Amino acid sequence: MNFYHLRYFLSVAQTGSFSQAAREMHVTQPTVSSGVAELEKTMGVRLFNRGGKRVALTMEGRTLVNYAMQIQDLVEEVEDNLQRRDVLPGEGFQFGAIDAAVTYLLPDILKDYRRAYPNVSLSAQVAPSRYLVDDLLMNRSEFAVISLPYDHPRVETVSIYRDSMPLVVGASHPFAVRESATLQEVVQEPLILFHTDSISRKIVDERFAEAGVSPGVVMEMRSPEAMRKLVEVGVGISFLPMLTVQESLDAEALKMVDVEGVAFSREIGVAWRRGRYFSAAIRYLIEAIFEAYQGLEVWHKKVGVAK
Amino acid sequence: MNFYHLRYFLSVAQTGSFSQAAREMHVTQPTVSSGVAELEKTMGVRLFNRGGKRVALTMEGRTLVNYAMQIQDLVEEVEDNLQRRDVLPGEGFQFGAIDAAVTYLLPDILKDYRRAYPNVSLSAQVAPSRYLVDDLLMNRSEFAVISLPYDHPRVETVSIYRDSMPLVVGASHPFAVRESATLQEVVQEPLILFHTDSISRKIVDERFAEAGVSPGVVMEMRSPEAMRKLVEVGVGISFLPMLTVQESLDAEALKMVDVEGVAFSREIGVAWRRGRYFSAAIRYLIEAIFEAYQGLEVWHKKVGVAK
DNA sequence: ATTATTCATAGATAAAATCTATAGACTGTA
DNA sequence: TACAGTCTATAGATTTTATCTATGAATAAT
Repeated sequence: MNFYHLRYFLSVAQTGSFSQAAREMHVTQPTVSSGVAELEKTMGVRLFNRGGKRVALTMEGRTLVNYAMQIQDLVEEVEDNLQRRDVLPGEGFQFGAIDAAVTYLLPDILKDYRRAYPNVSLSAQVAPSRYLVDDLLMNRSEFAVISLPYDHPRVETVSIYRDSMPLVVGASHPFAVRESATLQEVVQEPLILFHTDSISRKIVDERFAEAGVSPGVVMEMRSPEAMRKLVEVGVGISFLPMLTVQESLDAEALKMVDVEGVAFSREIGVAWRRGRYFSAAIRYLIEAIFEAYQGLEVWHKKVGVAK
Repeated sequence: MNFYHLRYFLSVAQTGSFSQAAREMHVTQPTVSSGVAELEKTMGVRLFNRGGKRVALTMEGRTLVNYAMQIQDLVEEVEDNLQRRDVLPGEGFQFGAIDAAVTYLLPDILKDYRRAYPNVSLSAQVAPSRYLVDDLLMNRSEFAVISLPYDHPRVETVSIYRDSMPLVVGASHPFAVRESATLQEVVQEPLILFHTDSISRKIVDERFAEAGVSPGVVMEMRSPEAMRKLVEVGVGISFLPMLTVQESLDAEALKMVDVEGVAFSREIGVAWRRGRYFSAAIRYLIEAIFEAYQGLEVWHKKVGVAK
């Protein structure tokens, strides 16, 4: 059974003639004959009564016509859909993003996206970068917005945003009234830092190591929001991403303090499994991210511009 | 695009592995690879993201899965239906029958048939034999119940019923009180005969010609029922099929009169286009007719017994 | 009868699907 | 970090399938 044979069959059914069907299908008449014969063989029934000027469908033939037309319709529909990259209602994809990204960088973009692709259901996986990369490698996520740098042979990344990580203290902390502090002073204070999994933490740790000091960590966390709260109530001080603390700074619940000779920052970027193919609906979202921040050219250089 | 390729694709989608799909489909892994590759080429989209231990569907792949499963379901369904000779609701066929057959021979059989094949819609074409045979030759009817004999190189017939055609007269006709009449007497009377198209008419004409007499025809008709009425009211006398006049005889609206040395009769039989294939639902009806009357053995000899 | 058309069949050719063998890539483990 | 095991892709050979040309038999129309 073959799609062409089905089409020959339908044409014969419609025209009542093998020869005419052959002309319509732009093949020779024996081709139509053997196509129909093959269908009849595999189905084990006669589809046409031959003889006479016109051939006539048998009852089985009429049954097959019903199905064949449905099948043909489906085939045409799916070809159309795929060619024009339509998205079926309910279709969607999953991507990953760190907390700061979903909270501060993506909301507007996602809102626009829903207008461009109302049929696509998005599933955002929010987790620390490490886990998001696992999903990428397992093909569970299409892409992820993670903290950089992230070095892995099968993952490509493009930076979209540089986020400073200032030292922040609660409004009632002694540092709050000062312009700056030294690293030595900082390590005397109770520090709330990201969990050691975290890329942001790695940045901080490396800098401390360079300076030959080791911090007095009182707490390790995964959630920057929780850390922000803890600093606000004075449990400790922390280096937190600007994105996370901007609002608290504006509200003066937190104070930013320069640390002499030190300027922490982490980058946020888009990561994907090397060599991955991106559907149009996905590519659209990724490129919207690059356009809103930066990195479109680098992205294009890495994956090509074509469709 | 090929039904096998679709199946390979679905299997890969389900198992997340080309190799495993190959094992399930009992083909080699390169076969699955090239099948999917061919689908991807003709559709112009990537269906899977490869790399890693498992492959993952792209969005387009997920779209295709939806359609492919529907297509597969339809294929399975139609194969099932055709193999077990199921009849779709609304399916049916057409057959032909002369007036006497639908009125007197077939009603009970058709009633039984509806119980055996409730889904099959029957379309009975009622017309004189000549026209019914045209339908047979044009493949418009599956078979026909006609008057015999009917000689045509592409039509086969089997007799099911011998019907006498007695001379009948109205209750008030002079003949009504007589036991018999001679042919010479009959031709003096106003005769109502079948139209010259008709086989029954041919039988009568031939007999008259043999006897060297020619009837004084006053009326030619196609409808035996109308003829019966006309004879009843005394417009003329007629040779009419027993089937048609039985009730009127019982009710004494008509009288039967022997014609010396003459015994008209016509046969009714089933006719079909030579070499025709019969679907199970059709064959069932035909054989029910033979069983109810006669001719089953002759039929089997002509078309074979096998399904 | 004759002519033209119909569908089926046979044999040759072209296209495809599939196989074996192997390369290249990735995963997980020692 | 190297290595064994597993994965998919590819190349080339082989088999199968589809199609074509040519032709025959049956039918319909003139």
